[in-house]
Amino acid sequence: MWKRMSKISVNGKGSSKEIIASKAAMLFRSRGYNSCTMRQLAESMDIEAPSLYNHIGSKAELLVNICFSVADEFNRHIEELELLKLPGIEKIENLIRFHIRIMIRRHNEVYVSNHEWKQLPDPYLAQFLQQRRVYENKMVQIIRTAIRKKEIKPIEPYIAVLTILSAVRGVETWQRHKKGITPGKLEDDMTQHLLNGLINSHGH
Amino acid sequence: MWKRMSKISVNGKGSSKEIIASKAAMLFRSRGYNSCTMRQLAESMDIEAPSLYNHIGSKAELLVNICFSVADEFNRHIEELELLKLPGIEKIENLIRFHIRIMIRRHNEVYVSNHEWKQLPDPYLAQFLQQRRVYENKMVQIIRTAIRKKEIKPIEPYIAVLTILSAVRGVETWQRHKKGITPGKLEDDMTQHLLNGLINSHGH
DNA sequence: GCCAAAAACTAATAAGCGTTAGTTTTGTGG
DNA sequence: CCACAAAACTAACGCTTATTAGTTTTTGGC
Repeated sequence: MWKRMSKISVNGKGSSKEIIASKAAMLFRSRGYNSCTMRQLAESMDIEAPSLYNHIGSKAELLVNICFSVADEFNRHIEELELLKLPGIEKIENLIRFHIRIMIRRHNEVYVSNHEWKQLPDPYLAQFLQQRRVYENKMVQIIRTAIRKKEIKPIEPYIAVLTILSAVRGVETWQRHKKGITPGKLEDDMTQHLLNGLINSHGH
Repeated sequence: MWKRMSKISVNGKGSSKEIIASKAAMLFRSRGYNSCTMRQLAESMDIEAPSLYNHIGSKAELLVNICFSVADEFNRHIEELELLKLPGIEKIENLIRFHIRIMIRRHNEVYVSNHEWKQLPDPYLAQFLQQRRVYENKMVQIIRTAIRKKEIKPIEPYIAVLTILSAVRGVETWQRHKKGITPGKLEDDMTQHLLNGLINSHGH
């Protein structure tokens, strides 16, 4: 009969802070940020709630870290992509596949970032929305250029961006049901669907 | 200086219950179900929180009504559509346009239904998910039939359904930004994007 | 094996939540 | 104009929440 728990960092891999962040992402995703309590989070790693505060500053800080960690990876990727000399269509395909892959690779964090950003505390919410707007504008520019070069059909670029960014969130639903569909098949079919909808099949 | 508020139903249109339901949908959408308190909901119609309980049973009941009201309209529509003798492509286009239109017409309720269904109380959550599964299966059947008749490209039908159902939720973002894009333009461009991605352009 | 530091614990607090009880005011039909 | 139902009010309850304070245990380097 133990009366006291041993340190959490010796169990799993990574620092205590990383373990807590990872568990938090999982719980925030499955129950929602507001419905998940610090007691539940603590229980998931077999400690008491106040012990969490030896490692983290607050519950809100966990959400901030998740949202901006995801946003940073998105920004880093599109900034690298902008520098490449690639046909517009390939840039768009690259973006679609990147979004699908990151939704699989960082399932919990991307889900939380997509669903719980409204709960970000005060200065962070505005900053998050600002970053989002910048990202969308970069995508709009890529689409606009591809239209000018007649690589894809004329379409309102912002609508194409909305459609793509929303569509890839279908991966969230796939994560829960799968139905025998592999990640590769999902990525290929969804990419084809979204890309073919843009391509100018009548030639130049 | 008034000490007592007059009845709410004499101000706006509709019964008190309808006014509360409408305000609740708006608040649940903009702040999230859990972050919106009964005191805020009451304040939005200039009464005190306990007065709400003369008209409604509970906060959860408001959410249940919103979610199932939306789900019912979806089910009614697809059941009518199934009875029609139409080419598969036209059924799919009908579905896409219906989804976009209802997201505009019943903005708050559809948003809440999409984002807050996890907060449904116990027997309703399972029922909601069950209805969702049935609806998705009906869409899968429509896509599958269209593939068999070579109206659209061979694609994993479930992935096409995921892509479409997620993509139309981009309308949520459009609601917040618009950027000078009319509802009609939004509907047409998004529908074309999603439909062209499926169409078998090489003929039968 | 000791000793600081890290990290667990227990106890408690203040705030906020949905909701109930009991009372008073308001509005309406006879 | 009065009585009765509808609907507002005030007060409060019981519960949960994130977080703090203070204490004890564990751990790792010497």
